[in-house]
Amino acid sequence: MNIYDIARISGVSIATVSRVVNGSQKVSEKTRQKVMDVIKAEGYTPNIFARGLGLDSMKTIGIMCPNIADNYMARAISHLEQNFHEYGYDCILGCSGHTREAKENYVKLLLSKRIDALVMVGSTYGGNGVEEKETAYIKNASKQAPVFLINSWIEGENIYCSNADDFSAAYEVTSALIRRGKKRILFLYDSETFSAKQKMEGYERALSDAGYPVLGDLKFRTKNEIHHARDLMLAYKNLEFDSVFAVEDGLAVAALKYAKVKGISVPEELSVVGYNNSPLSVSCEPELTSVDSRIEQQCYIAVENIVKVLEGNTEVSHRTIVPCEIVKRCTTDF
Amino acid sequence: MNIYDIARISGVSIATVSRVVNGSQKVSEKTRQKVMDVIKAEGYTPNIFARGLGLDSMKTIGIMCPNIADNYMARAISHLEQNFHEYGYDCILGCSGHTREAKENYVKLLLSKRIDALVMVGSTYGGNGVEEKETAYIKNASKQAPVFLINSWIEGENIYCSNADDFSAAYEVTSALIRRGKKRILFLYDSETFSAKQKMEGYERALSDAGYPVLGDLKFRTKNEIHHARDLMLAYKNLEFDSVFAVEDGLAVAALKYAKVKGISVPEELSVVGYNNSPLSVSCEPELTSVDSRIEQQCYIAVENIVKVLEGNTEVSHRTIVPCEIVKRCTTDF
DNA sequence: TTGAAAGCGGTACCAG
DNA sequence: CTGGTACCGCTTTCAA
Repeated sequence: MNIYDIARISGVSIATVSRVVNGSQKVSEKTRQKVMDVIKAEGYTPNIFARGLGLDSMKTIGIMCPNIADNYMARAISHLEQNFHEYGYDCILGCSGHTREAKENYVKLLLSKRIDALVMVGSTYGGNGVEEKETAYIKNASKQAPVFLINSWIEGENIYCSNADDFSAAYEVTSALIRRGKKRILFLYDSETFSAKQKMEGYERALSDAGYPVLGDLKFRTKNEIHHARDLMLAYKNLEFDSVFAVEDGLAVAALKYAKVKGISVPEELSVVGYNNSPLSVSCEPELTSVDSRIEQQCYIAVENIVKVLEGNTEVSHRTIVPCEIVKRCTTDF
Repeated sequence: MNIYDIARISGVSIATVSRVVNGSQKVSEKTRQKVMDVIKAEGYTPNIFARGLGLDSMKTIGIMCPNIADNYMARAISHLEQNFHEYGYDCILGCSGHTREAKENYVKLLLSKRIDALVMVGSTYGGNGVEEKETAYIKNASKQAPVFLINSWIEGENIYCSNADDFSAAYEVTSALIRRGKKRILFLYDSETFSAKQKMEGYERALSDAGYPVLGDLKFRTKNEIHHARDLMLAYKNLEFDSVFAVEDGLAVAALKYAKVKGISVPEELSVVGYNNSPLSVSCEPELTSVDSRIEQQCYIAVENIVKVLEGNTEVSHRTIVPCEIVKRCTTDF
């Protein structure tokens, strides 16, 4: 059942059917009704490929993230999908992992699908301090379709970003711990992504501003896997700290598990702060104080902006910084 | 840059370019090389819409789930995407929620995108005991594209399913608790989906087989949200139980939180078993014994089977039942 | 307000 | 092995 069939049955031309389908004003009410009835009766749906061929668009957004099994990414994609759906866009998904090559291939693939725009979720896609050539493929992609980065940051004509203010959040958390008399704040991290770096800088700045030294042995890097991280911490005999600031909730929970093994009481002897306000933070015991990076709001901004750009609006801000919120629970005494 | 340009530049016909692009054997090595060079030099990519128009396929799989922010779904989608990607298929995602209307609309939408197949993840899409008319839209969809249900079950010519053996898992867990002397096993659930029903039936059967009564006041339904569930349990003054079997890890964690408030020790006074083996189960304290429904394997089966069907293979099993695994941790003494 | 016809960029059949 | 050409189904311009 195609447009020709509908035209034949309703006794009009395919041009008219096309106009009816696309809600053109230049059709008499009578004709419209007649055609509509036939369309309903026959259950006709326009062929999306043919339409795509003509319009060079299928109203589809490409979404990339390193790993959708991660709660943070999953929440982001959930919001993106929902918001785009309301604007009539569909989402095609790509989980790229963290290697440059895979990321590059995925971008190429999505682009070859003639997506209307590309959204990349996660701080693995670039930011301050990342080498130019590492992100060249993204700049390249932006020549073919607008690119929106969530929690990454690259400057470019057709590139838009929304970033959590991780620096400030880390600064605040660290300062709060200092105000509570903490002397040795362990910085737990699992990668050197843009956002991890921002957090580390906030942490360092807060220490400096308080006149504290930035100690290398207080920066602890490990995989974001609870048992693995806990065991690695336990293996380091000389690890001494009175508080923990982790760049991921999973790492913070690992610190909690570490405390449990060591018989250290939280928050009395040890304060712990996590990041992302994930379900983990209310599952653990005691429940975790965690920074919420407002992923929902970031996704909202992303969709609004992308849609504006696709509508030809040129007054879209290339970077939006969203403040974080510190959700206080039981692992801190502030 | 289209196929005509490439043909002109390489001095051949578009038919030959098409053959080269599609790896046809009937091209001389010399011609192939010549054309390939031009393609490389010009950075030509075939227009996917035009190709789709001709072949009526874009090698795209539609994936639906109620909510991708849920860890179980996210893991499923992650595996599906990865496996399909290896076969050269892309995934377009739809988060449908749980209402019939939304689910139906999403199916319609995905179908209108001419997806090659539809994969539906979750037990919300139908199974034993669900009314025919509730799943009619899925049977209908299967006329247009093969449908694969993960953890739902509907019989139909073009419908394929993989199901966790939730009944047996629930039976085993309940029996194990009984063997440990538990007399009042609380069944915590949050919905009446197919899988929840299977679990409940396994629970009931184990009780009956052990000569225990199936008590209505030992079935507790609440939203799958840790604090909400905990508070609801606390609000019921006469709730008495010595063990908990929850259909979701979140609910099991809620039970742990309940025990914490009540000062009940786990597992000494109370045994708790969750479901899905999610990150929650290792985040909580003590760590949760949980049923792993092998989502990874189910997704693997789904992809293998779908690909077979799409290749015209007709000997594909319409239903595969995957055994679960009980992952023993600290909230039980078995 | 309507229709005829020219694309859009491929695929695949049929000749040669 | 290669080229010519008829589709695929829709959008849009141009005339009427």
